[in-house]
Amino acid sequence: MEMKKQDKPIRVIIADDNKNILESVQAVLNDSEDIHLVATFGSATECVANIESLKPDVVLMDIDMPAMTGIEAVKIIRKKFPGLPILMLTGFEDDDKVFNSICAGANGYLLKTTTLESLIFQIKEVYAGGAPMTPVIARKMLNAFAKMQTPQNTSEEYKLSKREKDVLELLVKGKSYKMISTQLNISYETVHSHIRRIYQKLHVNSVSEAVSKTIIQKILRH
Amino acid sequence: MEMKKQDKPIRVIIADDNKNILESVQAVLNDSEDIHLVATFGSATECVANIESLKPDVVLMDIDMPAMTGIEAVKIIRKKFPGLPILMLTGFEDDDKVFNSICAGANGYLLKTTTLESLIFQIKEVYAGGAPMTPVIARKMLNAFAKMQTPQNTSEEYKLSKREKDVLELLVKGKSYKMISTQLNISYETVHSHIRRIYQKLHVNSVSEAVSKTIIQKILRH
DNA sequence: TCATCAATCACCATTTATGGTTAATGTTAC
DNA sequence: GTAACATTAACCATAAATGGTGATTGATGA
Repeated sequence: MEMKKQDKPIRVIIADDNKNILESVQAVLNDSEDIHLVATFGSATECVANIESLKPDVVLMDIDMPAMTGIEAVKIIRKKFPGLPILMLTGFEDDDKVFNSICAGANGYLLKTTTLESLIFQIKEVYAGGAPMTPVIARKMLNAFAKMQTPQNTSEEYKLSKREKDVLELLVKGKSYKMISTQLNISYETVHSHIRRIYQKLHVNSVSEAVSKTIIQKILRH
Repeated sequence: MEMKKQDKPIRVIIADDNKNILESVQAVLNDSEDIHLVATFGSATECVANIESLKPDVVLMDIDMPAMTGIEAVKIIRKKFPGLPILMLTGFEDDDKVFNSICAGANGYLLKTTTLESLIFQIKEVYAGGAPMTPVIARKMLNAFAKMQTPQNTSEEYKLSKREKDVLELLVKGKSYKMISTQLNISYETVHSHIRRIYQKLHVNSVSEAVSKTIIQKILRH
């Protein structure tokens, strides 16, 4: 792929609580003609506070920071500047944080183990409207994406019996074993048995898992 | 990134109704030591019919083919071989087809304008568990993903503290007290304390009630 | 008719959750 | 600087849930 030279350097800011990271990034970006590191911040709070006056073209944001996390910062920035590209940085691949970042409005996701040379490339990529991410993270996203798009596993698909559906419905309403047994006029142990089988069929092992799985399925089915 | 040499060549098959594509890919892959092009097919039907006996490591699948489309083929292959990496190929970036491929279970998505040299790299990437895709396609996925998920913001009206929201979020995911304490790096008793206050604020007295109340709220305000 | 499954119930041991109380620390707001 | 609150943590007792095993009854279907 060819990368055309920038007319004006891309204005970049970075927030990271690790001083070493800030320094290395600074060193690398200073060598680049196309990219200008406008400012570095040791916290998300400072970064958010100064972003308006700095008017950067791209934001690099560490995902894990004390006080305000990078994810919260992204939410705030995204609200004020809907089009501003934000690249998340992290030291490891945490599924939840990746997804939360994405949902907060991040535009790309890089591991800190990424070579600093390729960082320049990635910044240009996200500035040009792309979404750079490591293939491993991309794969995780694909899986999650495919899972949520295909509402294959509704409570119908789990082949719960009628009685099991009755019990599950009451569980979702927050009832306890005892309340369910009273309401359905069966013994506590029968409720226990039903729930055991429900757990097997849903591949869960607690009420809360069963409840959230069930409700989420209903939502996804629309 | 370093790419270690394969012990045995990666067995690849390709389905594309364009003879020129087949020939160019064949030419390129024949030069590679690490990759062995086991077979080429002019239609998805043929490909699907022969996949079982060929036992490929990676499948390259054109997205647009007469009779059976690549997307349908992916669905069939994915059902039989859940772990088999499939790379989609197309001449243009069609949003719908990208998403449909992903939902069908494709593991990556490449434009045919991609240089043939990088194709080798991408095949190795998808074989290694990655999900190669162009940044532009990745961005489209991110946007769609963010739009449909949008978690968080569950409990504004109940005025939960930040930490309480953290705990509640994990409860909703079906985590136990113990798992939450591990994940948040706080003691079991602290989790206990947080949950006590959450219950007070939500006017509930069990995980399942809290979970369903939380999820229902999320649905209603959106 | 035999096998399968839904629905019912029971006993056991162990883990987990709930509710009450107390308290130290640190931050924020007035 | 004091009041209010967030966050952390502990102790205790009880209630509830979980997992394993086993068993009876009735319906359904190959």
